[in-house]
This record gives sequence, structure tokens and C-alpha cells, in this order.
Amino acid sequence: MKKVTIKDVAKDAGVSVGTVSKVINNKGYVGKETLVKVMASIDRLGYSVNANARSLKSSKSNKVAVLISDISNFYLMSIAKEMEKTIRALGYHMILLSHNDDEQLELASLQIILEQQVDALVIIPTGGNGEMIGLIKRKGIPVISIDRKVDDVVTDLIMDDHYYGSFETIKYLHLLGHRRIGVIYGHRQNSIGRERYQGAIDAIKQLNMDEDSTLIKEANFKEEQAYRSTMELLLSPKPPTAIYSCNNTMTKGVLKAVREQGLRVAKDVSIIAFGDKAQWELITPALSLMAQPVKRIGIEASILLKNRLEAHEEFAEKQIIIKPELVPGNSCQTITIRS
Amino acid sequence: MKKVTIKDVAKDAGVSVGTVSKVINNKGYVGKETLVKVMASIDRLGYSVNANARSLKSSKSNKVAVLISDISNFYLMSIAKEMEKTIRALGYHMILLSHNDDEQLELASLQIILEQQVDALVIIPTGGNGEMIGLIKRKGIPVISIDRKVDDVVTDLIMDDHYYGSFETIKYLHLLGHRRIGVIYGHRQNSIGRERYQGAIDAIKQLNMDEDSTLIKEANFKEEQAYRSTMELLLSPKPPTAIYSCNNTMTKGVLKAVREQGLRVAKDVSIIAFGDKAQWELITPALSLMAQPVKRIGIEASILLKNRLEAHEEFAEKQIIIKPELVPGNSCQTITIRS
DNA sequence: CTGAAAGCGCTTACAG
DNA sequence: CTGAAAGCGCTTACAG
Repeated sequence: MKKVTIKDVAKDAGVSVGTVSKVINNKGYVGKETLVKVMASIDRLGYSVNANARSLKSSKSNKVAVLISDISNFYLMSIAKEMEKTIRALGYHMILLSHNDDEQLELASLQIILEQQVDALVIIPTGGNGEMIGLIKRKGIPVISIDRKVDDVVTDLIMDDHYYGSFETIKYLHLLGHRRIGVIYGHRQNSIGRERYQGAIDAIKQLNMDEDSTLIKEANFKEEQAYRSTMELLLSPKPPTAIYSCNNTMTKGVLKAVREQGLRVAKDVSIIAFGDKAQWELITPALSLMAQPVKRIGIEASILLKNRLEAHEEFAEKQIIIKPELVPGNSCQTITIRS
Repeated sequence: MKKVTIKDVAKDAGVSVGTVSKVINNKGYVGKETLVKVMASIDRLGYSVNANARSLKSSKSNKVAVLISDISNFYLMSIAKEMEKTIRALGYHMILLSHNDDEQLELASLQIILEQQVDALVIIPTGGNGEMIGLIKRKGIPVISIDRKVDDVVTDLIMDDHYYGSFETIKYLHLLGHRRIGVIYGHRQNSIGRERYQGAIDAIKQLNMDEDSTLIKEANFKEEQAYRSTMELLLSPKPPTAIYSCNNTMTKGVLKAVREQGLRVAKDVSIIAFGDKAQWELITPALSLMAQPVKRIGIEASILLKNRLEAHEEFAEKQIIIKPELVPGNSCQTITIRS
């Protein structure tokens, strides 16, 4: 089937190209009769507008790029789903890319995004590539960052209060009587990792608990590493009475290790995690969570995106920090303190 | 920051536009010195090619559209992740859209896809919109369908053998001694729904089991409806000894209902599901599954996509049907048959 | 090895 | 209400 262009439609309908343009864009004056004729030709020929040509001319692409770390991450995709709804409702569509927390991949993706002339970028950044992201901003493309800060550049930002969440989680375990707490954290290379780590550490110090450094394990946000770290904790001579996992992916590894050791969650070891409620809904016993406000984040990001896309003038970057909420399940036990 | 085009680079480097084009595309003869000059200008000005203009000229967009039913569905996103890897490796990038199993939405998405001049379409179709999908094919865009057939049009197709999977699942329950089996199926509006339904029904008939129509419940592939249907089954005067759930989303509803009734999976009622292993990994007791071959599907789809994208001539549509495998967990109990 | 020129498919003032 | 024409930013033969 030969490619059919606006010219073909014009010829078929016996009008000019400009007139066809007016009908497909539904703007400018077009006579009723002409309209009908053109519509008929469009149908008959199976014409659809070439978005590339249109974008080139109008320098508006109607595309929003969403760049996230992992496409198969349930939490991130819940947010992406919210975004897609908004993006569509605003008359745009979504380009989805992922970077797997690899800065090189992120850079390559950002390059593509630049080339695609997108109208906005929503990103779960690695934290790096500040220069490139700065360039994108200077080109007039709004950048909305979710969950993490980009180093060395200010962007719109929506995230939960990682430090607060971690701090409160430890406080909660302390309240239940725990004094030896294992912490499985990601790393300290980006804001989310640093803040969740620091919140936990500060709470442990402030509450005068065992500052046993062997209880604090880095697991790079990976399930496999969290599994190994948890194993180490469980098999150590003086294991913790509770384990705090700083992220969803790592929590899988933690739970696997506990099960594999034949331990009962809560009874033998308390487990609490920073995470997404929906994702852990069917786990038994119900997981105690510092619950990420997925819905709120999605909504706030959508509002911000809408404002950016529709704003006639620029406005200062917004930083929206949302406090997560502790949702107790049945995975943490009260410990009687021997004095 | 003013938009910088190839012209600006040309002027800055003191060469022609054509020469700049050669260096950014890395083709044709360019003198060493010129090359260096141009590169420097590109860097200095922060130039990046306008993909819209490029596509317009070359009528190749380097875009692959992936249209799925639900962005936050873990199973689908696992496949999408595989696809993204391939797409990137082939030098393309991915546009992701979703249709929520709504034919109107699917049609709108297909329209966008057509306008975007994508080089290929990977789709989890609703089953409808055969006409539009036919049009897309006639425009020379390869269409690769996953998991479901498109009605009234032949496309490349990769799916598991839904009928076989359902049939074998019932056979397995029969083998364990179950004679009253509840079936929660999606609907019969598309191929996946019909085939999974029919496989179960045929097995029940063939094995001479209770053909009690009140045991067979339609739940529209929705968690909420599966929950209600399961409740009905559990509360009926003569409840089934086992329930077969035809899909991941519905399985959530089934499990919730069982728990809410205070019943123990396996001991009180056996549960088996058509589904994705990774998704149910942490559920206790381990769910018995007719396991979807996610990996295989992803790989086969990737290979097919690669062939379509790189083929110099057309070839006949491929239909790849993969047999799912029964993976017993601990969610089904052996029943002693009273005779 | 380099440049000038045509043209991809559209939109947008502008003239009528 | 309609059409002719310029031009968006590129690539691609072609000539030199």
C-alpha cells in the first residue's frame, strides 16, 4: 500500500493541501460541503497525518518522555500508569524508556529524548548526568523528577520524605522494644539511598541502641544481595531481633532468606520495610510497612506535569516532599526488655 | 536557550549543512580536520539532531510501538522489559501505550501509532479493531501480537497454548481426586478468554466430573469480580473442593476471598492458577501454577521483531504457540475419593 | 573530500 | 471560505 499523504487527499477531494490541513486540525474556516468531501477522501484513502512532519513544522511533538529505572518494577509502573493517564488526557502520548540504574544507559536515553523533541520529561533519575539534564532544561523542556534528586541541578521534584520515613521506622521498632536492629539499605550513591540510610542511622544513634556496624548491610537495591546480607544477619552469633529493609526489591530477598532459614516472620524475627502497600497485599503475615504514597506521588506529578505543559510562562521549580505513613501489619513483634 | 539546528553547526564550523549531516550520521567521506571541527561545534553548541526532521526525510522512525492492556501488570511488563532490551539493542526505542482492554482506547492508541510512523508494532490486543490493525499491516508496519489473537486478521502471533494449559490444569486436579472444581474465568470475548474457558470446560466434560454450571464463574479478568465470584463459590451449600483461576489478576481476588473466609489454602480448599511464576514467588503456601512461559514469550517475540525489522523482504506471518508447564506448589491437596 | 539543491509532509500567515 | 507559497530541519543523490 502506497503511502498516502495530505497531497493525495487534496487531489482526491479536489481541494488544496491547506484546506485539508484545516479539516484535520479542525481549525480555520472550512465550508460544510468541502468538509464532507475531505472527510470522505480521508476515509477512502485511509489517510493519517504524519506526526513527524507535523512536529517539524509546529515544533510541538505531543510527546512526553518517561524515563524510569526499571520497567518491571511494580511500584514504578504504578506511578507510570498514573502518568500515562494524565499524559493521554492532556492530548499527549508517552515514550517510555528505562535505564536500570546505569548512568551510561541513562545518558543514552536522555540523548534519544532530546532528539525526539519531547515536550516534557518525567524521570526517576539515577542521580547522575546532571550536566545532560541541565542541558535538557536549558532547551526549554520541563523536567519532573520523581523519588530521587538529580545531583548538581535543580528540577521539579516529587518524592517522599525518605529520611523521615526511615527515622520513624526505626523509632517504631524501638517502641516495640527492639534494641538490635538489622538494616538492609541500598547504597549511598544517590539521594534516595543516602536519605533512607541516614534516617535509620540517626535514629539508631539518637535512641542509644546497639550501634553494631555489622548489623548495617549495603545491598545495592538488589534482591540477590539483600538475600545474602539477610542470611549473614540471621546466621550471625548475635542476630538482630528485627530487620528493616529500605526498599521493595530488597524486601523480596529479605523474606526469601527468612523463609529459607525456616524462621517465622514476627515470631522469630520482626520484619519491616519501606515499600508499596499494593505490592505486599497478599503476603502473610501482613507486612508492616513505611508505606510509599504511590497515589499521592502519581497525582502530584500529574498536576505538576499539567501545569508545566500548559503554562504560558515559566515558574520556579517545585519541590514536593510527601511524608510516608507507617502501616503496621503483623510482621513485627513486641519484645519484652530484659533489664 | 535558542534552538540549535544543523545550520547553526554548519555556520559555526564553517562547512556546509551536508557535511555536518555526514558527520552526525557517520557516513560518506569527511576529512579528518573537518570532522574534528564539526564535532567541536556540535559539542560547543549542544546540538542534537531533530529526529522528526530526520524521520520525515528518511521515512524511518526508529520507533517501535508497544501497546499493552495494562501498564501496571507485572506479567505484561516482564514481557515489555524483554522487548525494550531488544528494541534498544536494535537501535530503536520504544513507545509504550496501554488500552486497559477498552476497544475505544485501543483504537485511539492505534491511531497515534499510525501517525507516529513507527517501524513496528508489538501488541497485546483486545481482540477487536481488526480493521484498523489490518490497515496498519497494509501500510507495511509489521504487527506482532502477543498472548491473544486479533479477530479477523492474521498477524504474527506468540502466545501460550491457553486451551492446553487449562485442560491440563483440570486434569491435574482430577488426578488429585477433585471432582467438584470451581472455575473462575475471564470472559469469552477474546481468544485468550475463550480458549482458557473452553479448555477447562472440555476437561470437566471429558473426565465426567460434576458439570454444575454454578461452579463456572465469569469474572471479566478483574480482581474485584473474581473476589465476589469466589465468595459465592465458598458460601454455596455445596462448595467446590478446588478452584482454578484463569489469570493472575483474578487470582488476587480469589486468594483474598479465601483468606477473608478464614479458610486455609490447600487444607480447606485447593487453589491453582494460570499465571506467572515470578509474581507469586513469595506467596505461602506456594501456589500451584500452570506457569506462563514469560521468558520464552519475550525471547520469541524479540527474535521475531528482529527478523521483521531487519528483513529485506516480507515473509509469511508466524504463529508460535508455546505450551505452558504445570508447576505444582503446595496449594492443592489430594482428596480421597469416597466410593 | 565538499557543497548546492531538491524534497520529505506538513502548518501557517497572507492574499484574494 | 479557499488556495499558493514559504519554510520547519534534515538527508541524499549529484556535481565538482
